[in-house]
Order: sequence, then structure tokens, then C-alpha cells
Amino acid sequence: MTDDQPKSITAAAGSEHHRPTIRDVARLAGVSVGTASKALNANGKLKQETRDRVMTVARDIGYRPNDMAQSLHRTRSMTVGILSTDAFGRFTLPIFQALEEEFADRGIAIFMCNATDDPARERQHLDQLLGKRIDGLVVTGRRADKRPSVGPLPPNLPVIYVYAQSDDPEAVALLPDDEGGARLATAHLIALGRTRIAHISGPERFDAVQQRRRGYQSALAAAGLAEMPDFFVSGPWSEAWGREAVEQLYDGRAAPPDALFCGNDQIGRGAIDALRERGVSVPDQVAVIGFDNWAVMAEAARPPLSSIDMNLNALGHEAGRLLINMISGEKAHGIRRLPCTLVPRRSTIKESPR
Amino acid sequence: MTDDQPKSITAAAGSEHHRPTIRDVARLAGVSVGTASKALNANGKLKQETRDRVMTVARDIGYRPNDMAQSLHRTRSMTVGILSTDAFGRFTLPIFQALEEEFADRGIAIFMCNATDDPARERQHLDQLLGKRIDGLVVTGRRADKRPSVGPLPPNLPVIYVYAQSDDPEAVALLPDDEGGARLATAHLIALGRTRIAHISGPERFDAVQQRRRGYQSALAAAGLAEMPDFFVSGPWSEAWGREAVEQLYDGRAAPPDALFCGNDQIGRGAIDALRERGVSVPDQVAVIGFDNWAVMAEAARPPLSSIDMNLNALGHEAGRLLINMISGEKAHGIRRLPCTLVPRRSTIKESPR
DNA sequence: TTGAAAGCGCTAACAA
DNA sequence: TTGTTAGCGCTTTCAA
Repeated sequence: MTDDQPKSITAAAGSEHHRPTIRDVARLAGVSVGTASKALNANGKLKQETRDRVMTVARDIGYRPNDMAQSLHRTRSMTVGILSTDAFGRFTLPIFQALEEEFADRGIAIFMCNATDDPARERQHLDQLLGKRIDGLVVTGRRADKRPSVGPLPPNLPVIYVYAQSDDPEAVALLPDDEGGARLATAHLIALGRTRIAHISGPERFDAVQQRRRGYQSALAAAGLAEMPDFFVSGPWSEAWGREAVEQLYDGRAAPPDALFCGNDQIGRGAIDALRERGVSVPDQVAVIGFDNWAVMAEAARPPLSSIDMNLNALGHEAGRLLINMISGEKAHGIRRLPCTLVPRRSTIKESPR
Repeated sequence: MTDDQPKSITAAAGSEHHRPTIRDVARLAGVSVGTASKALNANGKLKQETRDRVMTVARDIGYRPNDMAQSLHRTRSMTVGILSTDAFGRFTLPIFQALEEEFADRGIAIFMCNATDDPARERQHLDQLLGKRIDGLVVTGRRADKRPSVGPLPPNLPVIYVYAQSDDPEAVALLPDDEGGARLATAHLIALGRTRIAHISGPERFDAVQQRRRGYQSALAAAGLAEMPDFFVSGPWSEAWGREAVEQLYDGRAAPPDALFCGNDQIGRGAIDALRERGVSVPDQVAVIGFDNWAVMAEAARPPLSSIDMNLNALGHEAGRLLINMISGEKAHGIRRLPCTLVPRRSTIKESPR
């Protein structure tokens, strides 16, 4: 902000700019480069006075060591790559957030890449990350399907799949325990005394839909409840489908459900709306629970929607720690599923819990 | 510079692993390093046969140049930093996405950092980014308030604030034109023949609330419509507030509004719900428009909610291009606001537009 | 206690 | 047409 000379806008004209090097520090402090290095890194033995002088000069001229030069002869670049194979979405966000914290705490920088369903782009990103000599790689994505293993990668590069699966069974992957979460939801409804529990879910091709259905079934079985064949319905992940499903399940049926386990919160919310508009009381006549614990949805429902939280933040933290351990040489392999949590709200429990 | 460097990870045990260098390529191809370099970079003049031999060897041993070594004697690191001073949120996401595309297309890698309202963390991240010798910096954040200028930074480091403002008036900032968007919304309602237009907005301390109110007022004025003093109400950004505001505006009022301009889509959706439950027809009796064009909200409303799109994706693209130009030496300064767009749906227009 | 110098992987200027 | 070499900024022996 000192000089404001309007230069001609030729490319790269003004950005000529010398950042201080350790050589500058050394020269100004009147010592050798080696000495400066020792002082700056608190290494070796130096006279306190020399040390101080170097540090002062460094601070004064705003010296900041060049990490790239450092990494050049360290084995480690202190960077990791995060490759998102799905767009940056609602589910990947809490994971990023957690990863970021975990890595930042260790001074590890994150290269963020996105290659939504574009293998060419993915290769390109990967190539770039390898050029940056990342110490580890996180692959996130939609959990729906197993994805082809990312690669080829240099041997020994730690890779972890988060909220995504590789088709390589040895690959390290971290996923939420959908089945357990569904069991949790269903068991919650059962514990409330409900016996006619329907499951309104998303498209059947989703792995999560299959998992959750299994959890639903196993919870019913564990409670000795019969599974009604037409109490499982599948459709889009939308509020509209939640409303429509309620029509299907309640229109002219002698013994309609007394509880609904919905595949996500949007469906759950649609269901609640439809029930209310039919004059069915939630939770008195029908208890409703969703999945995802998407706050903005669940809390805006009337009544607020109980839900299952996948703890994606915890998942991300665990993934970060795991990758860091792998970078330090620890071995790991296979899929690990982390538990979901029940978040009761008034759509299942009359009194707001707290 | 306080020396509170994060502890490094314990030295890798088994991950001792030599990635091929250009020297390896040269040796295996039976040429000198310089020749290998020329071949790999398609520089200088070489016998085609030599060139091929080098390339073949490089491919075979999986050689990938070390970007850090390259950057060491280029002026450019081919990386930029994105510092999010708000969490990774709904608004910053489309911006990230756009930035990512813009940079990836140019082979620029992105360091992603998050420092939510924590100046210490911010400094730490910044220090790290400077260590990485980033070529440019994007600061994103909540647009609510002007934030203190990030710094201190080396002179000539291009910095751009996106969806965030610095208190330095010279700083380059890109923001959505909230006022224009509000004008668009209000004018749309006016064009439908509405004359009693209320504005249900968010908390007054938000800059966006002020801006949008101004747009609302100026559109009214431009149409020669009087502004009713109690037709502006302010509350939280929630559906519940939207519902409550409708009570306030319609309960026992002789001449209630015939249109609602809502400060965001959640408020808009709450308002629609409340109107429907009062038996007021939308859009026949009251037209409703929101702000943000948050698809999942707007489309799930009954009827679907017209809204104003801030075009955050376009904002991100523009920001990316702008930063790239700044990196190439172009000068820029000051705030620029990008236009919003009207997205009509059935809450204002009877026939679904298409 | 400090300095000199080799080398991390790469490019580019200069020699051969 | 190819090889040699001097750095880029830094750390780390090894000498002084």
C-alpha cells in the first residue's frame, strides 16, 4: 500500500518479489548459514547471544522457512491429499471439518481435490498430488457403491477411504454403521411399545438402503415382531416421497402402522407433514424417526423429528488419526464401521428430552 | 515468530520408500540428467530416439517429477491457499467447488484451511501457507461483518476475499449483490400486481439484512409504492420465525399483505406453511418469495418457493479467475458485487414456469 | 562455538 | 545432439 504506481498490465510484471531466505538472515546477523539454521531450529550448541541475534533478525525481516526446500531432504512433505469423488456435499462436510482439525493440529497441510465421477479428472488430480509428494491420501465419496480402487499409487502411500468403499477388500475404509443405526431406530420405536412399524426408505440401489433395511429387520426379529411385507416401501430421498408413502401406507388400511422408521430426515419430515394433515397425532398415534440427523430438517419439523446421527464428525476425526498413524508406519486394512447414535426428539417422545 | 511448531509425527518405520528421481530415469536410459530433463519437458532438441527412450523408462518406473523441487527454482509454487474463516458451510460450498474447478484447470493445487473465529488458528494456518509459498490466497467467510484484514502478509501476495469483507477498503472482495437481489424479488412481486408487500427478514445485525432491506425499499419507491412501517419484521433465520411472522402480520389486521418477501428460504417456507394452514392461498391471495434458492428447501415447500439465487458458483468462478489474473500481475482492488438471479416457482407464479 | 560444503530433485545456461 | 554444472533454500555432517 506504499507505492501505487499504475504499471502496465503486462503479465507477471509486478509480482517479482524476493522472500527472505535463511541466507539473508545469516548475512544480516553476521553468521554463516549453518549457524543461522542451528539457531532457528534450536539445534546444536550456540552462544545464547548468537542465537538471539539470529532470531531477532529473522523476526525483523519476516523470515519464514520455505517448507518445500525443507521437504526436499526430509522424507516427509507434511501434506496430505483429500480427494473427493463426490461433490463437496452435506455428508462430506462434517468429515472435512474433522479431518482438517486433525491434520492442522499436527501441522499437516491439506490439498483438496474434487473429481466428481470423472475418472480423467481423478487421474489428473492424483498425478498432481503425487507430484506434491503427499504423505497420505484420503478418498471420500458417496457411500452408495464400491468404487474402483484409486490408482496406481506408489507402494506404501497410506490411503484411507472415508464414507466410501473401494473394491479392493484390503483397502482401509471407514463407514458409518448403517445397519446398527437402523437397529437403533427400530429398537427405539419398539421400546415405545410400537408393534406395527413401517420402513419408508430411499431407492433400493443404495447400499445404505439395503443396510438399513437389514437393521430394521433384525431389530424386529430380535423383538419377536413379524415383518409385514408391505410395510417396507422405497422411493426417492425426498419430502414428497415421505408424504406420498404415508398415503400409501394409511389410505384405507384396516391396521395401519403405529410407527414409521424413515430412511432419511427429508422423508421423515414429509411423513410427519402428511400425518398431521390427516389429523393423525405424532407421536401419540404414530411415532416417526428419521435418519441423518440433519439439524435444519429435523428441528424444523412439527413436531421435531427424532433421528439417527451417523456421527460423521467423529468418523472424520477417526479417519484423520488413522491416516496419521498409517503415515507413521502403522499397518491397517479392511473396512471399519463406526456406531450411529440415537437423537430423540418429540416425534417419538412426548416430552422433549433433555 | 513464536516457535510453537506442532510436533512432527514419529519417524516412519517401514514406509522407507524411494520414489524414482530424474537421476534414476537418466541412469536407466543411459543419458545425462540434463538430457532426461529436456526429454521429459519436451525442451531443446534431442534425437527422437533418445526422447522416446527416456519417456519409456520414465513411464516404466513410474517417474513423476517432484513439484517441490521444481518450485524451488521457479518463482511459482503453483498452489493457492483457501482460508475459510467460517466453517465449511452451505454458502461456502458452491464457492469452493467453483474455485476448485478454476484452479484445477490450471494445474494449481489448493491448500484448504479452516479457522472458524479463532485468530490464533488463523495465524497458524497463514504461517503454514506462507511456508508453502502459496502464489495466492482466498479468504472466505461469513459475509455478515467486515473482518479484520488477514495478515501480516508478504507484499505482493495476491489476496482475495470471497463472500467476506476486509476492513481494508483496498482489499479485493467479491460479494453477491444482496441489495440488487432484494430489488429483483420485490420488483417481481410488484410486477405481479401486488401492492402490500411485507418483508420478513433475519436478525438486523446482519449486513445482508440491511442490504436486502434497502433493495426492498428502493424497489417499492421505484414503483411509487408506500412503505408500510410495520411491514418490515425481523427475527431469526428459521422456519419457526417465518410461521410466527405470518401470525404477526395477519392476525386481526384489516389490510394484510398480499405478498411476502422473505429474507431466506427457511423463513419463506415457514411463511408458506403458516399461510396454508390459515387457509390463505399461495400465490393467489399472497405471493411469497424467499432468498438463497436453497433447492432442498425451496423445492420441498408447498407450493415450491420462488427465490433469489446468489449465484455463488459464478461468484467462485469469478474469484478464481480474478486471483489467477492477480497472480499473473494484474492489479485489482476494492469490492465487487455480482448480480443475483430470480428463480420463479409456483409460490409467486401460478403456472410452473418452463 | 562457528563455518564450509555436500546434497535433497530439478531446471537451465553453458560446454563439448 | 548430449553432458556438465550452478544454483533454488534448506539441513546436516564434518572441519576449523
